[in-house]
Amino acid sequence: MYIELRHLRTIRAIQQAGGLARAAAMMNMTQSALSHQVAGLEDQVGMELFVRRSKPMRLSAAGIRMLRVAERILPEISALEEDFRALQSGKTGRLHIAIECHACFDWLFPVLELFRHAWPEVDVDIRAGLAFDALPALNREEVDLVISSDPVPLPGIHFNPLFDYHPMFVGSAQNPLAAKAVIEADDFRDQTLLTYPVGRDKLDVFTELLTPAKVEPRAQRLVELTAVILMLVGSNRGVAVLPDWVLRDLKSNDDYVTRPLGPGPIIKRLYAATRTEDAGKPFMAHFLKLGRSEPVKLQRG
Amino acid sequence: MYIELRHLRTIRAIQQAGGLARAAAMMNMTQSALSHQVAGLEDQVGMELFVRRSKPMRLSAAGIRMLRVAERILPEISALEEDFRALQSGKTGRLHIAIECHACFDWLFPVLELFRHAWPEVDVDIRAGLAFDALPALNREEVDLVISSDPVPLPGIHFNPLFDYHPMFVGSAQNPLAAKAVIEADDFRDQTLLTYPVGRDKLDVFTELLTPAKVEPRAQRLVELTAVILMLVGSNRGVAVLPDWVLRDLKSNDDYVTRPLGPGPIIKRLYAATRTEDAGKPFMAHFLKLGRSEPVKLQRG
DNA sequence: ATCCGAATGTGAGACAAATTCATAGTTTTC
DNA sequence: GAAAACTATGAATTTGTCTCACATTCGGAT
Repeated sequence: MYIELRHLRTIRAIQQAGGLARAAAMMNMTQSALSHQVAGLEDQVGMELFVRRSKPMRLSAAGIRMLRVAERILPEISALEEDFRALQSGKTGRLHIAIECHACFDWLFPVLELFRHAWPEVDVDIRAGLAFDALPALNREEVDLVISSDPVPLPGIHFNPLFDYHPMFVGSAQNPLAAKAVIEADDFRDQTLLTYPVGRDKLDVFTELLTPAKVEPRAQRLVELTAVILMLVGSNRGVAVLPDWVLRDLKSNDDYVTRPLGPGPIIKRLYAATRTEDAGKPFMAHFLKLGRSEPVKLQRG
Repeated sequence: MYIELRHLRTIRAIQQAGGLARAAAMMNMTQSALSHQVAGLEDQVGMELFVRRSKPMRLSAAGIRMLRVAERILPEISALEEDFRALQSGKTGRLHIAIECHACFDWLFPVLELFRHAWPEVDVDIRAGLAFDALPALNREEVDLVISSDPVPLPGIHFNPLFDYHPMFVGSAQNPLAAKAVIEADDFRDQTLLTYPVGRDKLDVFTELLTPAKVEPRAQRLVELTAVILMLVGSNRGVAVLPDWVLRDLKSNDDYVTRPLGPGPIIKRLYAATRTEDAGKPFMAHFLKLGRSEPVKLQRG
């Protein structure tokens, strides 16, 4: 037996209008159409939903049961339709972000705070993109934005530049390297290198410095959290290479030294990858604008 | 935009089956039909509900929202359909009872206790039929059974006899009438008569005794509750006429006297009025059987 | 009682919507 | 790279829903 929403709408209308003829007018149909529909429905469920003894047709006990369901369900459908209208007009949407760069939490959280305030209806979420390949997930619409520093040309994907940063060396003030003004690849040969637990192709220190120079550090230790990396560096258990915005607070801390990498200056650019179709959405444009301006303020302190 | 349950079922099936082709098989339709349906639905709501980039078609963000609604709503519809099936098979139903006779609570509650135990699925309710005309309400399906002692031939209504009872006089042992073996109409001339607050045509003492004899009591006082009537009788503030089953406990109480009415014995019969169509329902038949047998046990003590 | 009017029911045909069939165009997999 | 799996499309067909015109029923008034 196939109950449809049409039937629930009819039941409710007849109840509200207090009769079939009035309900028909309310629904922009002929009275006859409703009569047919009700007859069909009663045939389906196998019992009378209305009492016809008294003239303005009234709900029977079974009809009242169905009315209860209608009154619970129909508002949900209306809400859904309202959601769709809002989605169409671009007031709302989904912004699930995957980050390949772990240190990005530092600037991303302040940006998201601002964003959520401006677009309270948008469904925001973050997934640390360590365990999976983020860009295919973008295509599959599992996520809507990927923070990455490696733009690759892909159909349907657009890489929006956000801001430039410098990968910086950070070590303990006790470390012999503190004496050097610029840190080069060879300097890592007898150091323990602290990195996030991701592939070397996602780590600036390897892609920009060690891999081209074919240098291997004495040891590499994988650490999940930025705060833990800094703690270990502070107690001289290793050194690390982190984006400048993470290290801005350490400049005034005597326990740490931060140094540029060399020989030449290394500049990297961060991108927000989105589906091309999403680029026009107003909330997406706003997020990208925030992602360009806010982190720069952080870098300057 | 007209979302229908069919669409919700489709969304859920595609999600469960993990693809359009499998979902089509699950719903006993061709894959083509589902493809058309999804296309139509997406046209209606004005956006893509599925992502087709990767081959087994997956839900998009908007589609997931719709799926949530489907998962909340479809079980409700199933439950409703299940209800209807139960109603059809007669395992369940509604038994809303109107009582014109106020004292009937005394035997009705024990009967209902037994009934509810046997038919837990039936929706039982009682409405004291004081404020409204019960029999028309029966026709309008506002109630399903009326307890009455006045059968009137009505089309579509059947009066099922329950049991006989004697309206009995009850007074204080202090009352002069206690000396009489049988109480007659004239005896009420200098008594305060306690009755329920209903019309005289619904009160046995009037219909069977006082009205035919054209006797008016000294005073009539309206009291809602049987217990209060008995209390007032006990303190000799008035006398009353009540069905015998109410008075069974008082026979051994020295404060009260109960006497038959005269001159001849007065016997009344209680009926349960139902719609003719309902008479065949199994739970109704069972209730009537209980209504015939149980009160008799009470009358005998 | 009988008639009138409002409300609901009925049947045939018009129309719209959903489904199927046949086939083409994808992507994934081996 | 071919086969397999999956989805899309267009035309024909079936199914279902609506309208129109008219019959029927009920309740109240004369």
